[in-house]
Amino acid sequence: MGVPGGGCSVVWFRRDLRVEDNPALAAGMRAGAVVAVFVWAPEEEGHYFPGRVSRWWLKHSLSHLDGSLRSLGTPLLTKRSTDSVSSLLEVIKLTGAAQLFFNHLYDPISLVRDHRVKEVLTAEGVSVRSFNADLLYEPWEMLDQEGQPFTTFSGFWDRCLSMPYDPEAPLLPPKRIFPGDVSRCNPDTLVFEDESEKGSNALLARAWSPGWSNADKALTTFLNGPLIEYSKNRRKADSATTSFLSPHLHFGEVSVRKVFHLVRIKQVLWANEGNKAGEESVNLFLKSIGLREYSRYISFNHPYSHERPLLGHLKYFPWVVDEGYFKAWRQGRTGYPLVDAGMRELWATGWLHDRIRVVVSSFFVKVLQLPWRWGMKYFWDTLLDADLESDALGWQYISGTLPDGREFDRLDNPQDALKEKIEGYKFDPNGEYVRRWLPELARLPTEWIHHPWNAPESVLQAAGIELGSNYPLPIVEIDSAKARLEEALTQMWQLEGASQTAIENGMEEGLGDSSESIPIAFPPDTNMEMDTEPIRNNPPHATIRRYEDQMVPSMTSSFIRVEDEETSVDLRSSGDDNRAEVPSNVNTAEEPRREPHGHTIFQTDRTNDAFPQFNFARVRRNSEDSTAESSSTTRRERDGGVVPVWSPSNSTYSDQYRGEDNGIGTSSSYLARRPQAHQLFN
DNA sequence: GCTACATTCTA
DNA sequence: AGAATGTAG
Repeated sequence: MGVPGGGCSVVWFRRDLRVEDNPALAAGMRAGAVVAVFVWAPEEEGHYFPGRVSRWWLKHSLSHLDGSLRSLGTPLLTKRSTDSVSSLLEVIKLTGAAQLFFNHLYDPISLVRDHRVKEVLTAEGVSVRSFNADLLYEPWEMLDQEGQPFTTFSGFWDRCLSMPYDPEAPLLPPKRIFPGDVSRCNPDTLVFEDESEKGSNALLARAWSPGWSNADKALTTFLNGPLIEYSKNRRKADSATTSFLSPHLHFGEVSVRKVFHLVRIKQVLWANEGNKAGEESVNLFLKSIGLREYSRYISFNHPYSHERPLLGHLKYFPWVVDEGYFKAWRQGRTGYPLVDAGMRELWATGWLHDRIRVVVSSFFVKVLQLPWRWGMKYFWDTLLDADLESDALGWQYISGTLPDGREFDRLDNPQDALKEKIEGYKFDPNGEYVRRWLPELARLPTEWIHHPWNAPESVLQAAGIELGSNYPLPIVEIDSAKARLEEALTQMWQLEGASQTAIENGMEEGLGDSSESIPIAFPPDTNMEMDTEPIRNNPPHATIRRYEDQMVPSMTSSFIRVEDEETSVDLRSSGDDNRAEVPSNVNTAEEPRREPHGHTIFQTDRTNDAFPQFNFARVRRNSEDSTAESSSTTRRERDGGVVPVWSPSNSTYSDQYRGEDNGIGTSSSYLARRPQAHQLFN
């Protein structure tokens, strides 16, 4: 029902690269002619410039979208920019548009940027409206009985599933779009990969097909196939039984509401058939969708959750700042087969099964005790479905820095693999996964495949393995990791207590936000250097620790900064910036397997410092400040354009950091056991 | 049917 | 670690 000649509006595409169930696009069409725009301004992301594979995906997704839009009547106008706001303004001026529509994003940078978009454009007389296209429910709709945000996933998710109103039903794709006049706009050609990356990226197309209609196909395939056995198969590290939707979801190629809706239909169907396993599968799958929702929720309520633990005491954990460990982990040379296989797969394919993500990340945090943000950043750089909010949630969960995450002092990883029943044998009982990604261990019998260090010399010899040269000995022994972890925890509590005391004694700023502790730098460049010398076992050097508070760059309210303000540990081995070579010693040739993907927990994020403070109380509905149609809104005002209000004056990053650490209150038994450790903030 | 022990899962 | 669920006897 678009009216040519009516107003022209700009629809700003971001991570909502689809034409179906796209509220901003639908609103633009309702308003008349549409100018569809995508602005590529990666500098605004600061540290989180998208990684190679992620950019590869984006490139294809955009061209797919452009094709769809063209066939509907209008092209996708692309702009290269370092400042989204001014680019939008320019497009609006050149097209004579009177309105701007876009869909919400919830990462910290977008929250600030989008708020500014509204401010600036509204001041210019442009009517701006934004919509929910990414979530079942907006974060500000989800509050507990007391009207407070939830602090645990289960509380949150239970509520999502029992809301008095359903998530909006998906919108149908448009039949035709009336094009706005873009003749005065100069589209920019966007460059997403450099020459050196093309080769590595070529492999990706074999396994993945970006683009909204492909996302839709993936969804259908999953619904009609693997979903029903999702529960049963979820442990298998190697099988293609996940939905493979995560990258599609990250870029908004498919609407979660549609996913939710269709999955529920299946659920009802199976419930009627009494298919218990099917129902269970649906619940599990939905839960993973819920985690994604929750990651946005957390990000919205705690915009610094990608860089600071939600549980404040972790600030005092003495992380091991060891480049050697970090590198060994990246290269898949830790000496723990399952971990190494995972890291090789990640590098080679940009994807990992969720279970393996858990294995490699908890190894990273608990055994290596490296700062979790480093791991998160590496995931950001290498994962096809890298997603700031999800990855932050995943790493915080693993790190034990969430009220309902795994407890920090629990070390439950590969070692147990030793005692059978361990991760290794649990996720990869026959060692197939390890053999695929660690060809050097391929000939080792299953009995030893997950713990070659225990294998008799004769067996190793027969398998052609020489530990320490062929394949590394464990970089850290589990036992020493355990001891080290305990020591570190003791230290952490001591420091915590000391700072607590300092505060009580009036030394307000007793804690060392930036004072006494040296912030841990952002991870050094994380390039794969497969050809370097074999990792030595048990590095001789003493362990260096730094107290957390991995401060990262800051984003001023005005925007993105790009410089680092963290003291860099400076260990770079910069010259070798060979981002992505697929490790040559990996069995990539294998069967044309599909790389999986799943919903995962993980993803990454960025940093900032002057942190925006979102004030729930101030949230208001857009209907008040913008266009018509507010009145026509139905009950939940679907597109209601509710927008978070950011009030810079409210508080600054450091204020809140000091004051209350922002985190989520502590409530876990973990903390209960350490009474001296804080009480909730709030 | 019930207790005692074992296994599984936890966002 | 602790809850929950499952199994053997």
